[in-house]
Amino acid sequence: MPELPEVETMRRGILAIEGATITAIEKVRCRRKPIAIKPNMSTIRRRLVGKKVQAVERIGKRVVIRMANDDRLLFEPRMTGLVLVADPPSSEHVRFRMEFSQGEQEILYWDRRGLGMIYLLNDQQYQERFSLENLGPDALEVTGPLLKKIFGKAKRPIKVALLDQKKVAGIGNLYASEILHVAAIHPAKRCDRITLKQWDLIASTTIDILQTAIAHEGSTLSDGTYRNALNDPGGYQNMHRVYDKEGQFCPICMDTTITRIVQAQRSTFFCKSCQKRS
DNA sequence: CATATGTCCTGAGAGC
DNA sequence: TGCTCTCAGGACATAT
Repeated sequence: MPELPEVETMRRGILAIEGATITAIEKVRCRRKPIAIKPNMSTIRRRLVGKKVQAVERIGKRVVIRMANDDRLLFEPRMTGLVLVADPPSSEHVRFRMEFSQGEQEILYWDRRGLGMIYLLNDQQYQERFSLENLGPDALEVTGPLLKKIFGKAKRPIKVALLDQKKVAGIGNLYASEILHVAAIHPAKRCDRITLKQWDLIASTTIDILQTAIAHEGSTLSDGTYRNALNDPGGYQNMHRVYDKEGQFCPICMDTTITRIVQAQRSTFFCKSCQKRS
């Protein structure tokens, strides 16, 4: 579930490693099927151990540790991955560890379901993999005209389109529903029937919701999986308006209950009164 | 090119 | 109580 706000929170939680030198890297053996780590560990160690961390960045839903030579180590949490500075939710699912020179620091990668990935790319591989044709502009940078240019001719429903990382990077299933509810757009509305004025509203709502969610350190759902780098839960789940709230009254109109539909095999939540099809 | 669908994986919760 | 089954949705490969 980690989307842009959760991954950004992970990034901010490990900023202290900027400037630190990597002293050890370890793939942690656990009973589960091992997660994908590429290339092999000896290559990763050879290229990273003894080197200094230039910056900790984010690209879409990935945490990026960038070195001085622009080698980048990426953490891709997918469903249940966490980047932690200490205290994992359980020792059982720790998959990867890194140690640093500054003040005995350590980073853990924890992943209950193990769908996440860790990989090292050189600058050329990184630029190619995340070129604009492979990953859209960051969701915090969108504008109405930009969204209209990206999606304006698509026949797909807006909710499904917003999840396409090639178009816009960072929005996932939870925030897509939240954004469209605040923007008062029906999730099944075709992109090519959305006006520029509505694209403006979707853009400003996207930025507002994602920034607020970051300020609250993301959303920890009822399964409790997502945590910040200190293993503390986020707070934005308390501000959700529609996600996972089927049957509860809409907080805007206070009159209609939230409806759940399935689009592209994913749940969508919305209010039939506040989000008209027209 | 755009869009749709199946796959990976674990554990919580439903239903019997 | 304990078993089996379904479902959650990240990214991507493959199909249409």
